[in-house]
Amino acid sequence: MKKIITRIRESLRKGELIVFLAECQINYKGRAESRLERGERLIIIKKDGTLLVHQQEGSQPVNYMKRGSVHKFVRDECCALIKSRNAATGEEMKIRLFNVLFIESRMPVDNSRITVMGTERHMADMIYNNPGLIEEGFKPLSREEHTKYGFIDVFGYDRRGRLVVIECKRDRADFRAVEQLRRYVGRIARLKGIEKKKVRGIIASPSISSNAYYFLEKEGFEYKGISPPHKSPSLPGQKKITSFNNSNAHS
Amino acid sequence: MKKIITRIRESLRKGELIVFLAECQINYKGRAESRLERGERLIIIKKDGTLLVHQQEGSQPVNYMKRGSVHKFVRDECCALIKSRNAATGEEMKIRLFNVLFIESRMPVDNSRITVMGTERHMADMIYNNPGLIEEGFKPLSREEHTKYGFIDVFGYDRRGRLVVIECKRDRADFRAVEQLRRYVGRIARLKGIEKKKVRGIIASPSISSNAYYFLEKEGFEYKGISPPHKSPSLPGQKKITSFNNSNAHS
DNA sequence: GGGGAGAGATGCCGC
DNA sequence: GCGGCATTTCTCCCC
Repeated sequence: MKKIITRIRESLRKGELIVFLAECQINYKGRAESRLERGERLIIIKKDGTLLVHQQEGSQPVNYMKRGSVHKFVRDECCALIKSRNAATGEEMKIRLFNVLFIESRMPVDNSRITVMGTERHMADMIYNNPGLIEEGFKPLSREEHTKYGFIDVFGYDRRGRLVVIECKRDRADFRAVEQLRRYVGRIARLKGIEKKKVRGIIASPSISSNAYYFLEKEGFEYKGISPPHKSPSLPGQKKITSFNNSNAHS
Repeated sequence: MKKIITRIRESLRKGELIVFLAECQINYKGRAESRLERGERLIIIKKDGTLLVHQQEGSQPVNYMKRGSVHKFVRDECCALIKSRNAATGEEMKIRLFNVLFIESRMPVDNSRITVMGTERHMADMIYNNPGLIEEGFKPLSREEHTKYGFIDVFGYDRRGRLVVIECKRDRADFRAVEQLRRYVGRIARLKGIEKKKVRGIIASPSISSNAYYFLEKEGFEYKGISPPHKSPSLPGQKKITSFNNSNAHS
């Protein structure tokens, strides 16, 4: 165990990626409080101070400390202790180590950053570049003007000169998307000094929940079935937007 | 490399936890699409089919496949390939392996589940058990009746017999919390056949954003500063609820 | 499977 | 730091 502590200390100093499987017991205190009894888990410490504890199942770590945390190794009467602290958030974690089943530490060489396609931003860009996707004669305003009004995805004028606010969702739109759209339409109407009713609101997404569609119609908004680029428009689980099988959920 | 593939296949068959550091190139296609160029990353495969790819920084995996995914090893002309598929979601991932720097596989023994204290649910329980935290004479309805009305955190009558709907937030409440409360109050008023104005709405949280407080007052709701159990009420970053330094954000 | 909502959500950007 | 918002959010629960 003493050898392992020395190794971890050395690796931390060098800023290496540390991975080990350990029988441990974990206490956390910060935004909430948690306790995890004795068991074997995978622990990862990254050079930026991130610490992750993974159990045998699930994509989420059971415990973690965010980037910027500092980890110290202390010797206890019974076992080794990892004390982690994040000064910025005031969070603390204590890992009591009973046994280490394996440990590896390395300095990975990796200069690449991931490229993701098909985000909501790409969808908005796509509509700006192909306004006809919304309807004939739709004229989006430039991005610069757009930013002035805040977080609105797409913003422009229709063929009859009416203001159009579009909220994009890369996935099935729910009622919160409609609420978001309602806020934006209200804000724009107020800024421009025109009636809310005269501003068109459009949800653009590959699909929409029945409840969201109910709200949308009630608000006088419109729906346009559009998928983000690089994503096929019809997905498993897509439902006809007009099927109301859960009318209880309304409002 | 052949030895490593054999080992991984064997470990997968046994349902072990597999951890390896590999120089790899990753493509993902599913809910979105992504590409990650060559570099060394930590890869974790769990017995439930979860696959995580971690770079040197950050708490989030750069790529991942959710539980229920199936992983197959194929030999390519240039290198080994991990093909992962999730039938339920239609997602696919391809990891091209150029080099494996280390690999470990084990079957961890772990029968413990984490206990978290200080959640929103605990906060609601605390209020049910100590109604005086809200105000003198507040009488919460029993949990059984509560569930009947849906997702409302706490629900009851005040000393004057008026209906009270309480939305708890374990953290600083934002304007969405107020919108949530507004929906609940509306639903309850409709179900009970009384005016919305006659139902009291209360946000209970350790703090509230200025914008949320603005909405709250506009709706005629109330705010009660309450922290979840096991969490100190005054946190770093707490702001006076009445400081409006960002009036632009309103609506 | 859809819908609603919490999470120790994280992460990004803007003010 | 606060605020707003997307995320391949994940996770849980209920219908």
